[in-house]
Amino acid sequence: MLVLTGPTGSGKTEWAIRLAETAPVEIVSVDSALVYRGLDVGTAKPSRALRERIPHHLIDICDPTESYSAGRFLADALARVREVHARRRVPLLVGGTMLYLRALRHGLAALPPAAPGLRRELDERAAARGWPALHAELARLDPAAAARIAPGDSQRIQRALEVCYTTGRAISELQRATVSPVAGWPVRYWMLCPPDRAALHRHLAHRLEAMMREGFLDEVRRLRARGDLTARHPSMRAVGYRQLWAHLEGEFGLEEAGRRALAATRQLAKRQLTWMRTEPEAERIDSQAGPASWIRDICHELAAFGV
RNA sequence: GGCCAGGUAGCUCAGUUGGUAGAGCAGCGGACUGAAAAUCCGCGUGUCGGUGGUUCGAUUCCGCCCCUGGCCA
Repeated sequence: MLVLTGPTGSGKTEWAIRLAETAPVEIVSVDSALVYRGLDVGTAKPSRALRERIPHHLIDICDPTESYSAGRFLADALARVREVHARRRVPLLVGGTMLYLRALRHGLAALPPAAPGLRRELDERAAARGWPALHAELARLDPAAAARIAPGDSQRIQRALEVCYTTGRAISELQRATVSPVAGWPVRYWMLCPPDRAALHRHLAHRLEAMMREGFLDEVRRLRARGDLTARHPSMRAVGYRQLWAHLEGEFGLEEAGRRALAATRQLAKRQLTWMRTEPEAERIDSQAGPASWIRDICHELAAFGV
């Protein structure tokens, strides 16, 4: 298994395609936004034409009204990886959704999936009494989890309580039994690192401008016109979509939406970089170097992966 | 040219009855187990336009100058 990650805008897709053109690899996307059909321009999704030439897995696999998850990703990714192996090819996992990558490499605990009705109920209680009150309740049911979760961290409080209610057990206890699904596999793990934060920021600004020229706003308009999507759907909380949606709701002008979308993109890249620093075993590559020598090295080593 | 209102953090602004200043956003660092492009936690980064004066002490009061916006010419 080959893994290539990096912050948004670091060139992962381009590098992966270059490798797929010369080596018997198949690309498996590790990206929580590319899974949604109809989110194309704003996610910098590889074009349909390109994907016909070079197959990508786990792109356009769900409707934007659905709620994809780390759990679904792990199951989907492992299935795709097995299929690629069966074709005597090497899976190349490419993407920047770091939680998904961690789930794949280190596993997820056997926890129940989301319970939408229960989440709605918890949302209502939080609206009435505030998340700190629910955090206090969590402290009684699962002190270890409460100690690790901030009183304002709505999502984690909700998830921890959800697991308590549906299983009768503490999430902190269940999480201790986490095993890697790829233990013992040969894995090469690369990170594309932009050498200069300011240059990355400039690149992200240019990329957003290009997206706007390519019809990003019309794309969001179309999604909104469907009538079955709301600002609360995970797909519409993606960077850029959220800000353009709010603009279309009249919350602020287009220029302000662009500023906010760009800031959200920079913040995403920053969080990805923070996550990357916690993975010392990955091999870091200068993203400005160009993929030629990287590709040459991999081609020499593919025998180790059974090809 | 005259009058008025401003000039304080990267941006928008608050404030100091004279004791060198603080919010939001941006930025930076961190956390992260089925919403993760999500959700949170932490950090103020400053010739208070310039210059002279009054004062023990001026970002604050006074004079002059510079800049911006508005009104009048």
